[in-house]
Amino acid sequence: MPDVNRVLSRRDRVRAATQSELTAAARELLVTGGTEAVTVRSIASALGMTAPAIYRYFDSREALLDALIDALYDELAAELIAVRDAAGSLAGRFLETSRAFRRWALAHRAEFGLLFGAPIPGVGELGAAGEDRGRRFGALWLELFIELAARDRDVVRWRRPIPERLRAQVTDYVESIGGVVDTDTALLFLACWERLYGAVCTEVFGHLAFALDDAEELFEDQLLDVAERLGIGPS
Amino acid sequence: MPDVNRVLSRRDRVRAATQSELTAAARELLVTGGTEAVTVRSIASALGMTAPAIYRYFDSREALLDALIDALYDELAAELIAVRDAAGSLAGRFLETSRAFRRWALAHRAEFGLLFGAPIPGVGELGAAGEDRGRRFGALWLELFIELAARDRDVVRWRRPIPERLRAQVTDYVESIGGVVDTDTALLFLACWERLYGAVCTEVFGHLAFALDDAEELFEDQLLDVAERLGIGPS
DNA sequence: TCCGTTTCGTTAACGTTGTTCACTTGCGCG
DNA sequence: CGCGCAAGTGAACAACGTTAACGAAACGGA
Repeated sequence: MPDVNRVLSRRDRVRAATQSELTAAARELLVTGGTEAVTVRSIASALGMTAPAIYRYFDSREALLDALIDALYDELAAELIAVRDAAGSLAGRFLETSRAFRRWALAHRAEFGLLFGAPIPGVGELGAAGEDRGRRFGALWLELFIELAARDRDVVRWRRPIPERLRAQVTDYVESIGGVVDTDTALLFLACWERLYGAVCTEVFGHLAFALDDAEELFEDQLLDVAERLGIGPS
Repeated sequence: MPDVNRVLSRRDRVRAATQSELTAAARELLVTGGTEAVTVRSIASALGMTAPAIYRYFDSREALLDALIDALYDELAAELIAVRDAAGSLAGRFLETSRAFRRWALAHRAEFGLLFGAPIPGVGELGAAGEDRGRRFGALWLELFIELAARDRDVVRWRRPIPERLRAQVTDYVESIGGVVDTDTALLFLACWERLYGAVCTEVFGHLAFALDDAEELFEDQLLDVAERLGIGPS
């Protein structure tokens, strides 16, 4: 007899299934109608049930959106990891992962807004949970930088003196993730992440739309800048 | 007799005053309680009146928020222009304006989220009005780049070949603002704006919080990078 | 100065939102 | 098999944005 999932009873399994169907319905509503279209009643009726039933699965609307955020993080992370591990060279892994990040953001603007936009108070709270998400998502990139640093230590050398306070903060961060990386590499990662996320954010939120319909080439230029800084030649 | 403001009747003046009192009240609520705290009823009662009265001044809650966005843009622009024009050298004007942008964003996180965050459907609509806002705000920076380019034409030379499509888009943009600048300078402005806005966005929205409590030095590093690119030595 | 019009603000109400409560149904575990 | 608990329902509540009908005050022209 298939004794897999013994730890989860049948009830628990259908419950978990319903939960993810609910977040999926919420996502669909988010994509088609924006944030305000994702109402508890709409979500419920998408599964053919009434609003109060939702509260058997989530404590509140916010908790449901929080679960959606988690699922989206997982989806995005899985996609990036797949792209990263599919590319051949180390340079290709970095470039393709970065491009995949932008591509996902543009293909899923609404979801990106939920994950990375202005924090809605109560939802996606940038408190403990949010920081943990950031840490896990950062780890995905961090591995690339560890590889890059291992290949060429010169890459992590800073052009300018590093302010004492900045170094201290980065050291604390490194410690918080178990010291799997040295401070210099972590700093390099943070600076590059800031650039890449920033570029994607600017474009997705439409703050280049006053000038450009499609900022792909501009992103590509920024990316090549970063790559150069990382000792990666043009792919 | 003081015949100033003849074009605006007394009624029109107190009406305009009430309108800005309403947006100010909305802002106060936004700052203290987040987006969802800014309800029509709360705004009204802050001025000692009831909710429906609001509709004598704005077509909807969204229209009120839109007016608030405009006021905030004006405030931010005024502050940046003041800083820009106070600094002595051209280099100082660029650096201080950039720093002032970050400072304003951090000091007014909620407002920044409204202006530059994920576009809320219906509010701040990144349509025609949004693009116009972007254009006006961009003009503020653009003047700096015109000065920079006038001082040293080498600065606007691109390190990589500029893709045809990108050049075409930038040319269109230049045309849309009356051709007050050449394509190369506009491109340089857009790339730098993307970096600076991106860095501020990353920090304000808390997407470095998993690692850094204060990203000031990281921003400063990015800023000095950009400055170097612009032929500006360290200030 | 007085009158008609316009504006401002109110109260009442409607539909919708998130959420709670009391209740029924029926599946799944012991 | 039968009991228990989880799942789902309908009614209800407060608060939301918004509209309608109405009264009062203020303005502009004769």
